[in-house]
Amino acid sequence: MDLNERSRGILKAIINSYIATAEPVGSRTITKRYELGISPATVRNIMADLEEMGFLAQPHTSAGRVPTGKAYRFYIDTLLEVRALPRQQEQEIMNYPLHRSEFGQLMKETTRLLSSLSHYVGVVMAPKPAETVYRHVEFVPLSGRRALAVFVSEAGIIHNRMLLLDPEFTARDLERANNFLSRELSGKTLSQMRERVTELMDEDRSRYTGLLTTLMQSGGEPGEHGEQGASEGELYVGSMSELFDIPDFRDLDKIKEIFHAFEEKHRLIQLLDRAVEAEGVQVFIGAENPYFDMEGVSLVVASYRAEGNVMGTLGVIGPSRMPYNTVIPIVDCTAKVLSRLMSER
Amino acid sequence: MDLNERSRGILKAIINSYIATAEPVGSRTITKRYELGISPATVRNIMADLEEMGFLAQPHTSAGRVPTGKAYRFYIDTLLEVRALPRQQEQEIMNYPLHRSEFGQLMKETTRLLSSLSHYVGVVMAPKPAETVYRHVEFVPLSGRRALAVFVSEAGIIHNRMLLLDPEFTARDLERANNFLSRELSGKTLSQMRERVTELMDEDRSRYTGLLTTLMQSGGEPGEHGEQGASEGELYVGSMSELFDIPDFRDLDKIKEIFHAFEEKHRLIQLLDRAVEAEGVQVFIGAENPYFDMEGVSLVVASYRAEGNVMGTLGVIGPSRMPYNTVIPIVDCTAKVLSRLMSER
DNA sequence: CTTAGCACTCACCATAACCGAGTGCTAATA
DNA sequence: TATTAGCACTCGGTTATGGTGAGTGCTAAG
Repeated sequence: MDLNERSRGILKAIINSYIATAEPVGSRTITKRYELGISPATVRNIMADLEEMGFLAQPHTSAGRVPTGKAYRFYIDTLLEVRALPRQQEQEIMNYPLHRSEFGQLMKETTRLLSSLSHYVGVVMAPKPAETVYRHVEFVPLSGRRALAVFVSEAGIIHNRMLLLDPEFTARDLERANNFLSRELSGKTLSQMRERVTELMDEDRSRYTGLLTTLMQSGGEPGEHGEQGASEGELYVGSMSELFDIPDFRDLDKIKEIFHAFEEKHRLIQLLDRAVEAEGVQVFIGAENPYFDMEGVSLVVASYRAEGNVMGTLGVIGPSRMPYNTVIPIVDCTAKVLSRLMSER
Repeated sequence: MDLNERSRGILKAIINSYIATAEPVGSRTITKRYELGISPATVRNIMADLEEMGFLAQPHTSAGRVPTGKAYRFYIDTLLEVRALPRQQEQEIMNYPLHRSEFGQLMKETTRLLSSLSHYVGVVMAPKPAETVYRHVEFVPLSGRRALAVFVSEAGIIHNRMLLLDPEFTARDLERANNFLSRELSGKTLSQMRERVTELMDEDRSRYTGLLTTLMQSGGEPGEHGEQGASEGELYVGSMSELFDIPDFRDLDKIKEIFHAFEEKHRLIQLLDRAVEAEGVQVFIGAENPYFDMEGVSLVVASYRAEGNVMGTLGVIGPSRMPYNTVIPIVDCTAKVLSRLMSER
């Protein structure tokens, strides 16, 4: 992007001002609030250029300018100086009571932490069942032909799967098979388990075929079987009511649009998936991505890991007009805290 | 309530009209749309009486009248004729794909069913862990001092509880204890288990004390440990975005208020609890109850059972101005379907 | 290239006028 | 005595009008 020093300074000032006030920015305001040693008229000329280049837009002819998505992108990529998280807020994150004991609960608490810090909507995507390593696999015979498969991951994620057994395969058989299968399947991800299961079936057609086919058929996969399909993780969404206090979303139709988007979780999940491998914090702005294209809505996302392996992603959703220099470190720090928590034994 | 025939007819007409149009009802409208053989002036006199008695209110002097909460209460208790559910809708409920396989999923699907039928917000309260009978209890030793308690109810509700064992109590011990404890504890509700556990501890101080105390301490209870406390069931809420299309809630502040109320789930849970033992469908209107007192918001609630035992409640939340004669049978029928599903083996 | 000056635009706000649905009251009527 | 017709009155909603001010684009001078 060929912007000279001065234009960049002005663009930066405009965005900062707009982020702070939510008001369209005029040329006078710029010269007054930011000491640039330049007259309003000059600023106007440059603003006209910036508008031509697609960085600014006018709500109407006689209003000030407003940054476009393109401007935010440029701002984040080259203009933004991310401040370190103030000591006090860092403490707040560290001391937030995140309990490991129950996994779903941990996810919920994390969304709440994100929401309360950023005042936007916190989201956390749980690890995908298909890609988490399960340390323990256990089969519990129930009454009749029913049995329960229990999967427990290193990090304490528990998944259950109800199985309907072959009539010829009794509860007693299951109990015997249990040890063997636990040994064979534990320490593997779901995909790896599938592979191993087909191997086993090839090796020994007779013994466990009955059980194993059931296991494969019934999805064989733990996790919520929602419309999103079992291969995706579950999405936890924080306090949506934060949205009501954001001036950008004062409009009922806008809020409605956002809520609808939240109810179609799979699109949001796809977007969060794209941040899964990236290092550090990523920002998605408004309409620039096909998965969650809503004018004026941005996502700040980071992945969390357990012992180096990516588990899932978390972040906040808010207006594009967002104080990125504070929100980014918040998301970053929260991801680190969650990572540490997941890595602890 | 001493209302003569004619006054009741007029009140009924007013409420019906208001439910249908969401507009304040004037005296002329009544005489035109409902053949009561009476002049507007007479209607006005009666309306004045009804207002004095607290059944009607005027938004402002020169507007028509609007029913109060008291009017809706009277309407539901004595005026309403609930129609049978039309064949077609009944089929829709019956054929809705409710899967028993995964319990949480079943709850979610049920909220969705309620929402899509009523166009209001469907809610389903899951059985309280403390009061469900668990058919199977199983302890799964994990690595280190950790172990998992798995509870499975008759209806297929699965709950997990992570335990931290006494160091002196090994995984091997647990395996041995497993059979014994499963036998002792299965077929009981949580409360009953607690009793039995204390009994066991009295009988035999040495053997399982280590495990049992951990079990009791860690809450010993399955279920989500949210702010609502473990003794309450979990609440599933359907598609909230239905709220945006309800004219009564066109106002941003009103919607905000409702969303806040939803985020404080425990109050809603307390209210739903009150309907747990009642037979049939119950209606809670606006501010008439202390747990969820929101002007203009009503709940239609019924309980669902498995083999005669109450499991939980479900219903819809919408404006007090609600076509009760269609919503009530919808809730009723859904509760019956869910009950049947839970009773099937 | 920058800047002062100036005419122009347009959302926003307040005021005023009008309309109409609806009311309460009174007096006539059955 | 209960009902009804008639009428003046109320008041929210809509539309028209004009003023205000922040902001712009353009032009010409520095």
